[in-house]
Order: sequence, then structure tokens, then C-alpha cells
Amino acid sequence: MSQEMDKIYNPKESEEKIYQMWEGKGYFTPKIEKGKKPFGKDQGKPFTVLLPPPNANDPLHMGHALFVVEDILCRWHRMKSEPVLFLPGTDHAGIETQYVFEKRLKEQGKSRFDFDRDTLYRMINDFVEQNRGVAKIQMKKLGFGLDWTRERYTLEPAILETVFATFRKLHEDGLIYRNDGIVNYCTYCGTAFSELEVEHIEKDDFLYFLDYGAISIATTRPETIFADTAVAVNPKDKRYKNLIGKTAFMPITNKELLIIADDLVDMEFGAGALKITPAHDSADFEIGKKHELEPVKIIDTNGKMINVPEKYLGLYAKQARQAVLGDLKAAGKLTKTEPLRHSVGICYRCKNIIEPLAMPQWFIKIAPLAKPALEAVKKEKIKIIPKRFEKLYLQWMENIRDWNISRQIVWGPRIPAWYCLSCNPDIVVSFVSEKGEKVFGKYQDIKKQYDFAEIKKGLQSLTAPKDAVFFLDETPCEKCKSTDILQETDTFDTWFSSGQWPFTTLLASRGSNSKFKMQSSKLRNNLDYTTEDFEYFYPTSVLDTMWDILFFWVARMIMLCIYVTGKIPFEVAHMHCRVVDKKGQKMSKSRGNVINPIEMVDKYGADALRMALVFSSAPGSDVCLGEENFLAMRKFTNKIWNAARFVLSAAEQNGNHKLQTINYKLAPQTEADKQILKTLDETVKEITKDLENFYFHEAAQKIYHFFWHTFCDIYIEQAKKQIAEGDSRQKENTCQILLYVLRESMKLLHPFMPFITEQIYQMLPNKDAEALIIAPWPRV
RNA sequence: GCGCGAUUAGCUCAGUCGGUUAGAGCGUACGGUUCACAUCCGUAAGGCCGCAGGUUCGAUUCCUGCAUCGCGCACCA
Repeated sequence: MSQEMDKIYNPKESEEKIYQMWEGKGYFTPKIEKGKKPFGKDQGKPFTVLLPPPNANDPLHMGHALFVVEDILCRWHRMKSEPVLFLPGTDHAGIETQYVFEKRLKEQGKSRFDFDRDTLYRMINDFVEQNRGVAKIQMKKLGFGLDWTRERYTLEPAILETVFATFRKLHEDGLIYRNDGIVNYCTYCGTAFSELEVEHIEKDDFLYFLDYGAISIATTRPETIFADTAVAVNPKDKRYKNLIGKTAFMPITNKELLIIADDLVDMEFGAGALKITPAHDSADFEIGKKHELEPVKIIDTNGKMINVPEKYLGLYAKQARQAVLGDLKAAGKLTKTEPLRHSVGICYRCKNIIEPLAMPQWFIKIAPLAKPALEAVKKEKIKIIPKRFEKLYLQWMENIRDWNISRQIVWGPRIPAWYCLSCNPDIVVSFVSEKGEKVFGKYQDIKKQYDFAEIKKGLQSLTAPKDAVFFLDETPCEKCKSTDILQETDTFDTWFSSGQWPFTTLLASRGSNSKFKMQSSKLRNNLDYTTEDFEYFYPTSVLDTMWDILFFWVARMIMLCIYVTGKIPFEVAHMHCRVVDKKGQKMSKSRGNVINPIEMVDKYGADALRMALVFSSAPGSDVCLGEENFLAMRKFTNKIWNAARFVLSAAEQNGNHKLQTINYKLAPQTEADKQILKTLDETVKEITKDLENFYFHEAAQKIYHFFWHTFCDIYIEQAKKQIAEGDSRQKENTCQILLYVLRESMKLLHPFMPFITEQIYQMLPNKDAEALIIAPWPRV
């Protein structure tokens, strides 16, 4: 045996073969024994983990490699002979993917507006399909023990059916509404966002004081004066008390504006008087609503000026600001300019400034969903680790706001709502005509020129008024029987579907209705919520992810899963650390400090990569990684390999033929014998406890230290003497202890470094299972 | 503005009920081995555990304040 072992461990040669062996033998696919209750006596409760689905269009980055935490848990539980399901999948990642794709379009000198939505959707789909397999191969390379027979994708019909059914249920429960408020719109990404996708940054700007006739106001956005519908002061403000109800005049246009009073106005700030621009500011919108002011829109979804004096028409808001300022100055209406540092909202994706726009969006009334989700964590039905994230979660949940789930992009499941054009003639459509022109306008204005079929075929988007009547089925209009109906063009926020991942995946095993099509179809009314997988594996055991998506994903999952299934989605939410570079900086392409996990696997082996990741990473913090970390762990793999090489050759030379039994009774003879067995027992105890407590880094460090310094440096050195100097009984006994400690060490190490440990285990004469992956976890 | 973290060796980080001599990886210096180990082993240097108070027999650990950095939340035009 030892003659076959090279002096150095070569991961490349063994890793792929071993993975194929595991997968081929079905170790990743748990057995559900029919007739036995999952919690029954004969079978332990299954251990279930869902892999947070990576973006389907993207290769893995170092962050994904940290899912090794889940693999460690799964492998450990599998060795404790529990049925284990570790379920893989990928996410269509709506805005992220479309953003990447649009960049490619731009490189070709094109934009999304050159295509009708069906064509664009197909193009993105093709792009994603080309890349979708990459992540799968990579996850196998990392050694993740995933059940590939249950692989899922957020856009597969069996998943979408359930997602749409949830939407229908929400609607039936009165929890879906279309708003008429201000939404966070990114004119660069071309879509509205929920408040979570808005980041706030401090920005140095100017506060401009403008002469409004009877009163002077202060604003940072002079270009929006044309959208003013009033001027507001605080009712308690003595300076302006006598002006309330009087008239102010908008500079440049001289439009009359009523001076109103509202508590929201801060007397201390600026001039203590505020111009009210309901269509382009959320606070103004609220004030406007109270005072029944009709919003005037002057910025469109491209960020360009509309409904303004001709000279500003079509300018971007930023350009318009300079132009308007110049004219205000010339007219003597700009009385003062002060520097101002304030916070502005920017798009988390493209970092451009968010434009608050008044436009209808689909919202979920979230309070009824948040309440049980809050309780679940408060009552510790769900534990969030580390604990401090629990505080964050509770804080956010207690102040949660309704969730905008509609996005004006094509890449994603289209919201299953249909409008009758005859009943909603005010619907605005934009489409590409058969001649290839881009047409935009109210349906009632353009229907004479273009017939319905042409509009439907070239449709890019539609904007329905807030109160538009819609149906949840693609059927002729219930009212007027018209067949001129169009589906909503908004798509779901990606998190709306990934927020349902724990049950959509487990329900998907029922298959899907063959008539079901992805983009437009009826919802199935009576979905089967009783699949074997769902009954057996739900709720799942542990969810592990990075803390940056605690609200985006974890919180939404808890809410949606409890709402739909009545049960919590997982018992533990574990937040793993963030991978940063050697200097503590976030890894990003633009910084050029990205370490590709697959390159590291090729260079140092998957085991070294995995061990390096968990070795120095406390949960919820940052782990700084440089190549030296992987190098250090490759040295460790080599150490393991050579220790095994020594033990096996020593055993062989000292009566291997006698060592075939696994039941050899260990009889420690020397002090060293006693010590190593005692320390092994202690290590087993500690590591088991660490794993129970999610102290992965502690466990990793302990097994590292035990193997290298206690076993190799001390015991093996001692064993050499015992073999050289002892009698035949001691020789044999020493070899037995060496083999035993090696075997148990391989077990302890296996969750962390699965490949090399399995490889060595297969060579052992004292195996106690056909493969290490299913060998019994050491007990004390 | 409110809240949450962090501050420990030259660097990057651990340190789970308060308890003897505060640890690891990498780096540095010296010695050894080359018949398990593209290496490995041994030894060493290096720490006011951010600062100031408090509780305690005893504080890196618990409490208060401060400083610096990071993050989350927040409609100040």
C-alpha cells in the first residue's frame, strides 16, 4: 500500500474521482422510508439545508466558497447517520442578471429599448443558459455534498407555479395593493426598487434660497420648481403666520402658489419655508396629499424633464439644474447659496442617485406577515447566530415598511395580472411596431393606428393607472368579454421568489402542469402542498448565508414561509463571515483584488481552500484571505498525507496481516499510548461540542492542532521508538494505536477536508464503513 | 440623529461561565533533521489586550464614559 503513495499529496488526481464515487453511490441523496414518520423512532429527524442559490449567470466567487459551512454541517450530520438533504439550486437574479446583460448590449452599441420584451427575455435566457452549468461544476469541485437529483432553478415551471399561487393567496387575503405614492426609481437601471435597495451616502451640495415673491424658500433641487404646487411653512412660525393662505409666485413662470401650513416643516432649517413638489419628493407627497394638491410630474423615467418651459424640455435633471440656476440668477431670484452636506439615496446596483417618482407599483402589506415572523425569533423558534444579528432583525422587523415587489425589468417572472384594454383605455403602452419604430402613448390614442396584435407582439412595457382593473387569469375580460387583454409587464422582485425557496423547492418534486408556460398562463388553483419531500424535510434545519442579505432574503423568507406554510422555514439562521482581502478590503473586480476560488482549488486543492476559509473566521465578521492562507493549508494536507504514509507503511512492515480486524482491543502500554488516546477523546468531545455550537473555526483549529502537534510531532515520534525498541507485542500494539488514531482523525477532519480524508480512509486496513462519508462519527 | 460592532504580537485574526504562563497562521532570528513530510522538528524574540474610571480577592473578559474605525437604520427641503 505505502509503495503506491507519492511523497506529496496530489489533490487533482483524487478529488474528481472521489466526488464521482460519492455521487455515484448516492450518498448525497437521502432515503425517505415510506410509512415511517420522519420524527418516528426508527429514523432520526432529517437534517435539511438549502444551498442559498447562486446567480445562474455568474461563476462562483470566494463568498460562495463559504457555503463550506453548510457542507461541514451536512457531512457531520450524515456521519451521525441522520438522513441529510443538502439541496442545490440557482437563482435567475432578476436585476443583477439584466444589468450584466445590458452592459453587454451597450458594448454592442445597443440598449434594451431596441427590443420588444419577448425577444429581450429570450436573449437573456439564452445568455443565462450558457452559463448555468458553470456554477454546478464549480460546486462539485469545492466538494459540496449536494443532492443533484433535487437541483432546482427559480425559473422552472414547478417553482413558478408555487410562487404565483402565493401571489394569488396574498391577493385573496387583501395583502396586495397598487400604490399611488412616491417610489424609489433608478433612471439608469430603469426600474423602481424597494427601500432596501436604496443606499444612502453623504453628499456635498448647495442649498439655494429662492425668491418666491411674498416669501423666500430654500431648496437643493431648483430644477423641480416647475413641479411646485404650493409653498409650506410651519403653522407655529411667527415670521410667516400672516402669510398663510396668501399667494407666492414661482420664479421664471410666475405661476401662483398657495402658501399653506404644515407641521412637517422645520422652522430651523433653511428659510423655514418649503416648496411643495408632490411628484418628486416623498415628504412633499405626503404634505400634498393632506392638502389635496395634484402632483405635477416634470421628470420622466429616463430622468429627463417634461412638462416644463421649452428651453428645459428633454434635459436631464442634472443639466436642467444648471440651466434653471442660471436663469434664476439672471432674473435676480437666487438670493443666497449655502453649501450643504446632506444624505441622498443612491441605487445599490449602479450607484446613481435615486429619483423619487410618483408612479404606481405593486406592494405587499407587510405588517400581517411581519408579526408572526417577529414572534418566531422573539420566542426563539428561530435562532439567529451570532446573536447580535437577532437585534438587527428585530429592529428592522419592528419598523418594517410595505414591500414594493414590482420591477420594471423583463428578466424575471412577470406579475400574473391581466388588464383589459377596453376597460382601461388610459393604460400607457410602449412597443416596437412592425416597421421597427418605437411607439409610446395611451392605448386609446394609438389604437386607431395600430391594432392590438401588433401592440401585443412588440410590447415593451405598459403602465396602468393606479386604479386599473385587473384579473389574475388570462381570460377574456369578465366585464366586457373583450379579448384585448395584456399581462402586467412588471416582474417580481427577485427576493419575492427566492423568499419562498424553502417550500417552493421541496414542493417542486410534484412536477408541474404540462400546460403551464413560463411567461403567461393561468395559475393553477389547487396546488398540492403535500409532497413527500415537503412533508419530510420541511421545516429545514439550518440556513447559512452572509449577513448582508439578512433583510433582503432571510427576513423575507421567514415572513413568506410562515405565511404560506404556517411553519417556520428553518430552525437556525447562521450568518457566516465576509471574505475580504489581505488588507481588509472588500473583494471586487474594480479593485482587482478578487481571489477566484476555483483557481485556488486548482493550485492548492479543495481541502486546503475549505480549511483556510473556516480556520480563521468567526461567524458574522470578516475573514482576511491571501494566498499564504491557502498555502499554509496545503502544507497541512501534505502533512496529513505523509502521516498516513508513515502509519500505513509502519503497519505493513509490522504484521499488517494481523491488522485486518477492526475489533482489535487497544491496550495502551506506554505513557505515550495513554496520552494520545486520552487527548483524542478530549478532542472528539471538544470538536463535537464546537460543531453543535457553530464554532467552526474553533473546531478546525483544534483538529489541526491535535493532528499536527499532538499526533504527528509527539506520538508518531514516540511510536518510532516503540516500534524500533519494543517487543513484537508492543510493535503491533503501537501500530494498532497509530491506525486507530489516524482513522478517528480522518473522521474528525472529514467535514472540513473531505477529499484527502476519504482518500486515506479508503487505504486503511481498519475501515469501519465502506466510505468515510458515511462512517460513524467518533464517540466518547 | 438613533442603534450595532470592532480596537489583542511586525501583519491578519482567534480567545465560547471573570481565574495560573493571553493563542494561531504568516513573517523574523538561531539551531537541528534530510530513511513519513517540494520539507519537517526544536528554541527564541515580539503584547500597558485602544484610553480613563468603576465592580471584584482577581478584569483582555462585566459596567460607565471617551477616542478612532466600520456597519445598519432614519422623509430634514
